[in-house]
Amino acid sequence: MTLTEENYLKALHRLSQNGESISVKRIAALLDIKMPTVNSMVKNLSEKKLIKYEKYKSIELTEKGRKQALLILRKHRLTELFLKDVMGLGWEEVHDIAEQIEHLQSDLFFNRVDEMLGYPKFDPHGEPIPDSQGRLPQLKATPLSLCQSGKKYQLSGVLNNDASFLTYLNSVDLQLGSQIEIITIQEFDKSMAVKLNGKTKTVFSALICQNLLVL
Amino acid sequence: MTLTEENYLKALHRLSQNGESISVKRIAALLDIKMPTVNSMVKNLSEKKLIKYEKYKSIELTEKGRKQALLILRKHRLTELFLKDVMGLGWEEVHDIAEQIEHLQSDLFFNRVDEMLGYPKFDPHGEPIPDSQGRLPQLKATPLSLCQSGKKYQLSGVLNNDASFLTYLNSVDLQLGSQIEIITIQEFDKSMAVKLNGKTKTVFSALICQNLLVL
DNA sequence: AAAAAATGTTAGACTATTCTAACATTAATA
DNA sequence: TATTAATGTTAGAATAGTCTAACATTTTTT
Repeated sequence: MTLTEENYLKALHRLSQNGESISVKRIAALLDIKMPTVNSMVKNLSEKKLIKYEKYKSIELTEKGRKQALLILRKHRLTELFLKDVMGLGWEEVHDIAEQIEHLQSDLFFNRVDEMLGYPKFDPHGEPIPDSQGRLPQLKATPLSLCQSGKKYQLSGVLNNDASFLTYLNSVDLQLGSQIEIITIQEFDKSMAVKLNGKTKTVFSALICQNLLVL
Repeated sequence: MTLTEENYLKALHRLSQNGESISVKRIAALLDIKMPTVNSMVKNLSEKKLIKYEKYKSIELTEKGRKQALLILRKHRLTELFLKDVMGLGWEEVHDIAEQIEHLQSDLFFNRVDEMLGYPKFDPHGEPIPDSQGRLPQLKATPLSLCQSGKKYQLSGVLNNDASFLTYLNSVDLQLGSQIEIITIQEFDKSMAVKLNGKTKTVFSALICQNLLVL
């Protein structure tokens, strides 16, 4: 696969994430490329069985295409973590470099990166890192109330949609993907002292913990 | 500059190393590309003032072209050292990966690599690493006898060409570029306990030390 | 439902990099 | 020196990826 094709696949995968259907226009906007160009590439990727495409219909990744995209995503996320944790670069600095390194062809290199990082399952944004077969780890969300102290989790959902609850989450700046580290758990009332996004410390009551789904 | 142009420049620089004049045929052979293709690229690089070229004449890098080539070489050599020393890859494994990483556009990345390696002046083959301005370090070779203990040097030449001396060097597997680390220096006879290529330990007499030029 | 707007497609062109086939020049040899 | 061999160049075509201009289809609005 060429570098350009890889970038299209990545874009396709990104667009397929948020439910909405994938259009030529959206790809063009994301990659800052004109629609006719996207149209040609879409035909090309379709011939290679990486996407499902029919004129005027919306576009979908095939299993094969999705796997390829996830393998690139794996390289991207491992690289970002490596640049940050091993090389000490700032989180805001790593993306552009990872965009380039993700296209390297070397299993040896990325396996070593993976090894040096201790085979991480999530990047620092809480995004899962696909495995070397392009599989995403099974995301079995757990209520925070069943989690262990000393560990870090990512908020993946809520079990309660009351406005008062959601307003509270907003007030502590907690969103899907936010990091929650359990500092201690109170034996008596099952409340938890937590650190949010590596910054804010606060305490969650048992009721709050029961309504937060984490990974 | 495109990736292809960078590869041509690197080849040009390599060919300019061993004195011989640079021909279209030699570039073609080195890059495994047909002569007419090289011919087009040579015209292109000439327009960009990276090489000096006239029909049927031999080709030369300009100052500008040479500097570009050295900057790529710098990235290549820093990368090889990084892959080996920081990531623990084998010396034979690093070249292909470095061939890819050397084309990354990120001063931030390479500066950090440089920093993590302690601003090395030579790669493990004893090849000098150009600085960030594309300058090669002044190579003022010193007799080993004037060097300090605890430091690492690279063999860059000999001051004696007697067969017996050269045979001795061969017997301890010492070649141009080999690494010599001075462990201790005997006050009494100026002999040196040394470690060669990070492996073999031996002792050099003062006479040997006087005849070895190092960097 | 008809008109207008949005989106998608085709056609044709351009650049970069590569090739093969044919031709030109320089170098080597008889 | 005259041929032959080696090397270099030009011409013309192919592919990947991009563009603009023009045309087609679908969606939205009136």
